Amino acid sequence: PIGTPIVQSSQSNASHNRAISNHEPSIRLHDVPMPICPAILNHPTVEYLMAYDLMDQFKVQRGFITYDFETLSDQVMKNITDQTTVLSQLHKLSIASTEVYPNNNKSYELVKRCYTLFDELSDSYQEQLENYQLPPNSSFVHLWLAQTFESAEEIYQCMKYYDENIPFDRCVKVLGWNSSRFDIALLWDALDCELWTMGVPIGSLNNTKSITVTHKKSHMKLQFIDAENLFGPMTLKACVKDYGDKTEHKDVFPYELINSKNWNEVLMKTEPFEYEDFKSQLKGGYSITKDEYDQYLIDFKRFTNRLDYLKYYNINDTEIMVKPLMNLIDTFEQFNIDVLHYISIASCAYATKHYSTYYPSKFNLESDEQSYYEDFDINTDYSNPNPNAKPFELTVRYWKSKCYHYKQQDYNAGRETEKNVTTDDYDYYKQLFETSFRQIRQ
DNA sequence: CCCCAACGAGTGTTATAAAC
DNA sequence: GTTTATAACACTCGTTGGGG
Repeated sequence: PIGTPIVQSSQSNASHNRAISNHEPSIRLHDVPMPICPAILNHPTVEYLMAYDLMDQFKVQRGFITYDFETLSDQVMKNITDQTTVLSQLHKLSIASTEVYPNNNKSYELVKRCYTLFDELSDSYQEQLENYQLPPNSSFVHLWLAQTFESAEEIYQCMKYYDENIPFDRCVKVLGWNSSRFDIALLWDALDCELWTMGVPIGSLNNTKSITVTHKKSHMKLQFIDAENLFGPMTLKACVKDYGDKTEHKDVFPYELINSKNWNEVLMKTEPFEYEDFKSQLKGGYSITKDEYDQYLIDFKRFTNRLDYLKYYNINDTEIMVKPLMNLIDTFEQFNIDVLHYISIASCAYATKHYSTYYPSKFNLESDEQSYYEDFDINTDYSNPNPNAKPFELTVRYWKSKCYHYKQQDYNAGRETEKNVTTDDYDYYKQLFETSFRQIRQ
């Protein structure tokens, strides 16, 4: 068929529209199937480069920021009976990030930062806030965000194209591990303030994977996404082991020892944590292994106190994410897939599927290329109209049946049917189809 | 331990063809 | 004119697993 008309709602306001709207309604029918190419049309840079036949200039995003929170937990309620559960309340203790600045070759430079509750106690704290033009009651998370916006600007400058005409979004990705579940909640209250504003979370309610924060002055955007969605469900430890460098490892930290009463005292101590401190109720009351503790004692010798170790631990958690992400970006780059443009490995796979039809030769590296379809050529005419296609005709029978069913559906759903289209509207719709046809055929 | 998003089985809705 | 069958989704809700 030439095209199938779709009347989305049975509560059509056809007669209503005719009376007051200046807009002339029409039905659009296509006699050539519309191509589906989301991998191109959803990526402005790729769309531009492809339209001008410049795909050889394409480069994927290699600059990004990783971040992580550490918290202190207050036990609000203890185990009183076997029916009563322990509830703990988590507060922000520190936030760390690793900024990745890409070079023109495949190398990159890292800048690591860590802000903690201790910063808010320091004498120069108000001065620091003023440097970023933050209001006096801002938290250390605001301070981190302000600095991150400045860093993002530099990362953007490292990544954008030399040719200013090539569109490139002023947006830098900020990745956390399983952040869509937990870290975002801690970040939430800092995402909207005088200096920047939070956008609507992307997707529907059961698909909130990304939040964009825009700086009001510089219009720089930070897009917070969850790195776990790019690797599939696994622990950070497993991800680093499978995708990263063998030499990197996740360290240990006694979360449950620190609470809002004792943090200042406990973290200022200069001796290492005791073995018993690592016992965790969450992990079934078990502590870390003896080997892990020995490794911790060796690591600790490099630090003057426990706070310094906390900063190191927090930063390390973000730094170990960089290598796996780089490896993933490299893997997809050979197929022209820009991993950081997407928010999940599923959407990368979807884009890969479409690219494999545009550029089959890229996906059959080891095979005899001649036996495959040719790559997409922007100058070729791919339209393929079918002269034998049967045109759609709006018959009285078809229209009657449709009206009847709309009524049935509304009745079953307990809806009002007064404004529904009726059999009497046949002539109007018949006319609408005729005029629409003429427009298309010219 | 609790929280929350993803997942997946089950169920509901809509459009249409064809039989009655 | 009415009923039945079917495909393609959309929605619901309990389970699962990682976060601290």
